[in-house]
Amino acid sequence: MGIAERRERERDLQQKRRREQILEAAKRLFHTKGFTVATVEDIAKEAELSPAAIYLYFKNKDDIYVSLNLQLLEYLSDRLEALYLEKDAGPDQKIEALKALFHDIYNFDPLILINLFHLQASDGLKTLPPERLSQLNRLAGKSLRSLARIFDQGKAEGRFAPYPSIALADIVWIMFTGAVLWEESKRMTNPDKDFLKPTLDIALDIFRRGITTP
Amino acid sequence: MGIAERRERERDLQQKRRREQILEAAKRLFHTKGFTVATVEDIAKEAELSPAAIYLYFKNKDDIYVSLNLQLLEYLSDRLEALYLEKDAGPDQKIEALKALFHDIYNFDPLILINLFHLQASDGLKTLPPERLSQLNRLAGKSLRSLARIFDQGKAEGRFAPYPSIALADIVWIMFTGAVLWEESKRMTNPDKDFLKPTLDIALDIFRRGITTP
Amino acid sequence: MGIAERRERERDLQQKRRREQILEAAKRLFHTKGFTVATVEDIAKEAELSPAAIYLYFKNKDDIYVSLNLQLLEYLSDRLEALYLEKDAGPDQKIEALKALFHDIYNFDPLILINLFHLQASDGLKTLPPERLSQLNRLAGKSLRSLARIFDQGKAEGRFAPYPSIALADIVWIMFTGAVLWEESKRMTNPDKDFLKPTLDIALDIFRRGITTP
Amino acid sequence: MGIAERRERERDLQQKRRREQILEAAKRLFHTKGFTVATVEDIAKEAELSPAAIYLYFKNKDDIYVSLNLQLLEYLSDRLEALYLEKDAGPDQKIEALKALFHDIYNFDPLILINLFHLQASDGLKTLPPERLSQLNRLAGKSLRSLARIFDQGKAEGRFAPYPSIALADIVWIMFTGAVLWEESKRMTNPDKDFLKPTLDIALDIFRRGITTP
DNA sequence: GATGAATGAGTGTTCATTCAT
DNA sequence: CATGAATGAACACTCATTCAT
Repeated sequence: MGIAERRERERDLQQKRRREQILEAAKRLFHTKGFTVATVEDIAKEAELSPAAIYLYFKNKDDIYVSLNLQLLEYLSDRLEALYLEKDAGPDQKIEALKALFHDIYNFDPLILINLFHLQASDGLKTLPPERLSQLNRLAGKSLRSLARIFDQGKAEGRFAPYPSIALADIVWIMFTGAVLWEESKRMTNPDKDFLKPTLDIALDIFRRGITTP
Repeated sequence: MGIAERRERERDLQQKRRREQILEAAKRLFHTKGFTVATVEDIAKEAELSPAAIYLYFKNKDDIYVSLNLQLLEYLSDRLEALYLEKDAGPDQKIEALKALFHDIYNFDPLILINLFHLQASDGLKTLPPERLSQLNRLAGKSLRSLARIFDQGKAEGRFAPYPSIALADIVWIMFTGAVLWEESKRMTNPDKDFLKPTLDIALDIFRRGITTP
Repeated sequence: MGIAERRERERDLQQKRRREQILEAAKRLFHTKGFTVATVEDIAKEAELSPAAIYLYFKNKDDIYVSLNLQLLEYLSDRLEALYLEKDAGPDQKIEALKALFHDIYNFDPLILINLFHLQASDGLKTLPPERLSQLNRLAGKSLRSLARIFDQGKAEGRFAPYPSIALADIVWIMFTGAVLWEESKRMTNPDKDFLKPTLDIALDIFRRGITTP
Repeated sequence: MGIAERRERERDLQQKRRREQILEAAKRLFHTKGFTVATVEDIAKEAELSPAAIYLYFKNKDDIYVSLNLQLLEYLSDRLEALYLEKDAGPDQKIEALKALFHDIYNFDPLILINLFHLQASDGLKTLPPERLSQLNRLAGKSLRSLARIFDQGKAEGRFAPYPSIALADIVWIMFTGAVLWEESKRMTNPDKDFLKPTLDIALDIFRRGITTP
């Protein structure tokens, strides 16, 4: 059994590695070509596998896609929750910390946020197991909630003006995704420069000033 | 002669109407399905024409797409320029006016901004007459410049903090496109409500407060 | 009536001119692009008419095609018959005369011979009025017969070896069409030179020597 | 390893078989319908495959076409070179041998020679890898050169009149392609008979007599 | 577990042809 | 008589997906 067990574990590990490998390849391709244009064969080639093998690890092309998004959202909601729970920082500092956090997320997967939108717009979701959809919503909700609670903290301390916290969370989210969109379109012509960070930093500064009570 | 002329004019009008008709149909479909998923046949059906007829008015599927974008950008850049040139309003009031302006633009064509991005990412542009591309860039540039000048006015009057005007224009743009993105994804589940206006209004308020000198 | 009659005549003339105009345009286009690639719209544009107008003068795209071929064949068979009936020339001289004749035909319409073949190979003929088909065959037959009779003359005078005249006529025809084919393919790379005449002249010389009795 | 190797070899063989299968089907269809009229679906059906499968073995419809032509030209140029190098036959006998050779070629692929012309005329070549084009020209040139050398031999031995060898080679080529053209058009009405051989035999006889010195 | 081979269901686009005016 | 507008029917080609091995 020891042997069987170890083998099983190895197999599991191998499987996970393969999945990761495919996701990584898909991420790159969805990034450069977009979801519809990138073909399964492209992904397979990039992952050094046969197209058929992809279907051993994912039900669908859409499935790959959603898995990718879930990955990111998981990372994002974890980071935001941790930020919210952070004891040693005040609300202002936490907003300051968002700069770094968003930059990390962007580096983790630059285009996925935009893709995320696209997924919802397409009918791709209709062919997906419903559990994935709810998982998607759950994580997105969790992220926004963590964000909102940071504002609650600020308002409780009298540091922030009494805007609805949910709205503030939405706006932060909006600025982030908007900036990514904008960054990507700029990159078309200037592929080397990093426009995102300075711009987003300013935006968050202004935002902080804008919600801070005098 | 009068007759011939009138006929010619009528024909021109009819042609314009058809073009408009097709663009309208395409707008709806690109909106609901996205560019790649919406087929030319879909558009034709929506416009109550045969697929072949589409090609009497547009060279390409891409051509429809770009025409749609140019339409919007033209409208947008005109409105922004007018706002900048407006004599009877101070910079703060102009920023206030952006609320209504953006809402108008959104109603004019809700999803086109996102599509715009996608267009640049695809290789659709490679098959297009290069003049269209430059037209695209020209209009986008003009819009941002008008915006930036409003901030210049504000800074000249000592009302706005000395952030670089270009950066401010970018941030406004970012907030707007981000908000559209976010609105659209919300509409998936709540198709009736208008989330955009209140949220964008708050965002612009905060933004104005954030850049205003004490 | 005199007036009515004159008008009718004028109309007839006008019609013929239009037909000719269209045929001329079609000839040029079938020549440069080939039958399948040249579109009816191309022909219409070249003839300075609307596509629909073409159908007032011809039943079909195929109909244009066949009319073109009939034109040539008529010319060809007339010339060959005249040559056969020519009193003042001996058989050798008549074969010599073929050089000039073929060159004329080629100038009249360089590619039509090849097109002719293609027509037969396609199923274009099936949609045609059967009278045209028989007309086609009749003219082709007449041409070959005139040719054969020239050889009969030569054999009767003891100048030509006793090859079957029909076979000889076929061979002359073969050399001619083959040479046109070959010429055309050469023209692809050397569009200016006239390869046909010298080569066909040599071929006919050799042919004459080959069939002449010692 | 032996196993892997054998499998690889089998797979290669299978692939070659499929290619051959498709080429065979295409040959038949281009023959009966012509290149433009024969559809890829036709070819697929004839080859008992799906249209999509065709594209696993050929890049293009044009690619099929050119492959077919190259096949023939290769065969032809090899045979002609062998004939030229043949030690045990004099020039007259070699020309005699052309009869059989041409008949073989015709049986190998009756219509391809005509198609070859068409290929050059179309713009199909523009989408092809340029190496194929040069391969095409190389083989055609090689064939004609072998032919010309046979005449050089004959002239060196004083058996042939001093016509330019290149011209003679051209004429032989012309007679052959012309005869194929002619044969095909005859076959339309008499599909069973073989007109080509007797006529081409006579033509070559006359040709040989025509170039032989007295 | 992995893959090479195969395909069904589209997709954008073209074009000969028709018809109301 | 002439035409602008429209379309039905194809066609070459693609791609996500399956399955025997």
